[in-house]
Amino acid sequence: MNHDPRSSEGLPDSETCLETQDSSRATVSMAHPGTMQGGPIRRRTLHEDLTIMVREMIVSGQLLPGSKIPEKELCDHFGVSRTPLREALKVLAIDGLVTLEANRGARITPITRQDLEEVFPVMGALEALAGELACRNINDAEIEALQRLHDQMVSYYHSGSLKEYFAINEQIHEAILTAARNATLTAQYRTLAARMRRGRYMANMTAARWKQATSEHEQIMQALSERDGEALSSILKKHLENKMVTVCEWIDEQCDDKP
Amino acid sequence: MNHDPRSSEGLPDSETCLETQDSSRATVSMAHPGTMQGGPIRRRTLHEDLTIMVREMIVSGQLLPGSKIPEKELCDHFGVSRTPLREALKVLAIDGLVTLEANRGARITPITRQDLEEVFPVMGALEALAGELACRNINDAEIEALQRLHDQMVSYYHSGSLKEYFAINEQIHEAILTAARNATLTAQYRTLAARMRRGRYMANMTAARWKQATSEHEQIMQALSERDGEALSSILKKHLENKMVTVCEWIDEQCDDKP
DNA sequence: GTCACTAAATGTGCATTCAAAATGCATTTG
DNA sequence: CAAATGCATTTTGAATGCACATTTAGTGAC
Repeated sequence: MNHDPRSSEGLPDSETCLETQDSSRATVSMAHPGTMQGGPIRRRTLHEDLTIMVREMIVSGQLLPGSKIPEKELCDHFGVSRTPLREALKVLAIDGLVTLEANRGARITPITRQDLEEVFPVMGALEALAGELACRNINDAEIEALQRLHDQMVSYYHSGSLKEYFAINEQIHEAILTAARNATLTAQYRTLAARMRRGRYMANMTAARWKQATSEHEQIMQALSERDGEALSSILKKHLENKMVTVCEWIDEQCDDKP
Repeated sequence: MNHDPRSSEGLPDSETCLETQDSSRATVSMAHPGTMQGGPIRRRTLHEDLTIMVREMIVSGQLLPGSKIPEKELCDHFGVSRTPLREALKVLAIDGLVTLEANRGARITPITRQDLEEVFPVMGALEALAGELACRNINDAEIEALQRLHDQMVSYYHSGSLKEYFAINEQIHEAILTAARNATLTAQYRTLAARMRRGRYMANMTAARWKQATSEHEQIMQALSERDGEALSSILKKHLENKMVTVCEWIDEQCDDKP
């Protein structure tokens, strides 16, 4: 047993219930046969749910990078057997969120400086492409919605609401991806973004950097409304590069904290 | 049961052996303690082997796009139980090579035109980045090796050896990725490349297109040796765009064949 | 002959069980 | 007393078994 107080051995014992699956399994009784919406019902399997929940636990920081994940503990926590959990861990391993070692179990993939320096350029390339495609495909309604999000984000900036700012920030980048109309691109970007989101680097953003980021977002909106793909590409890329600096400083602090 | 003769029901019964894992499990008896090579033994698990083998079966075309994969059949073929196979299928589903439907099993993801139009831009962005990074990080020895590969490829072009040409072609693109020194980028690119490699579009390449591709490769080598990242980026991107045209024509033919 | 409905057969999802490897601990030995 | 060895416990990898969902075959009514 690991006695390091930093380790996350001993899971948060919130009874994160899986009961939700039952509702999604409910049979649909249709009011108006022939007029139904949404196509075939998407049934969820246990390992899919588990993948989502464990991913959320990792991304939200409930499971700390570097900590071991004993299968039994997670199984008890969720009240499921090992089979679906193991399937979920395989999936998360592909996403790069957990690392599997044969016969030695799984651990949450630690975030290293090298990781950041590898992932950010790739995200930059993907987001640049997203910007280019978005300019080609976005419609006026979407731009309006985006503008509203942007305005709200700016107001959060002025009121100093960091957390809310970040929430909207993510929505904006998601909306740009949606406008790019490329599911493959979206999936790839999301995977990498999840790996990075685990860093709780928000607190690390200086006032100057925050101001700069907000200004960059102003330019992003400008380029979008003008449908200037090239401009948007380069702004997004630069925006991400600046973000990387913040995250790198954060990770360096983390390393200093535990010598 | 599917009676379509195109479907791959009934697997190729080559006893694709799994025995290889045994050799890697061998204990090391060292002749000179302290001078031993190779570090810790990398043990492989069954589901890892299965992932690799099934992926190869899909990419190589032994399992046709769109065909169903009954778990039992594959289990019998490999002589394993369902558990590790199912884990492997989950992994391949993330890679986009198979599609899983709850309670309905797995099928090989079909390649659609929309797929191509989605994936190629993403690959283009990734390869452009790879080119940029490669120019920054490649060393002289690697350039030399690459030049040798290139020369051999050109000779295959002149002798009309299409298959050999393509083999070297892949090696060249792999070498560029290696020179980029970015494992994340390499992994992402490989995943998408595997999805596309399933198309047996080689035969579809016209003489004109082949000539053009070879000329593009000439420019690639030029840009690399001059370490001109920007130039290499744009050539690689264009190279891939041209390739996409060939593949699109191939896929359209495929669609015409089965009305 | 077609459609609706039911029952059997097939195939999948998950829990359980068995086997093998790794970890921790006590004992032994130099 | 320290290091190494052997044993017991824990944990993981893979196989088996069972329940349920889906598909298919079959029956009968219109």
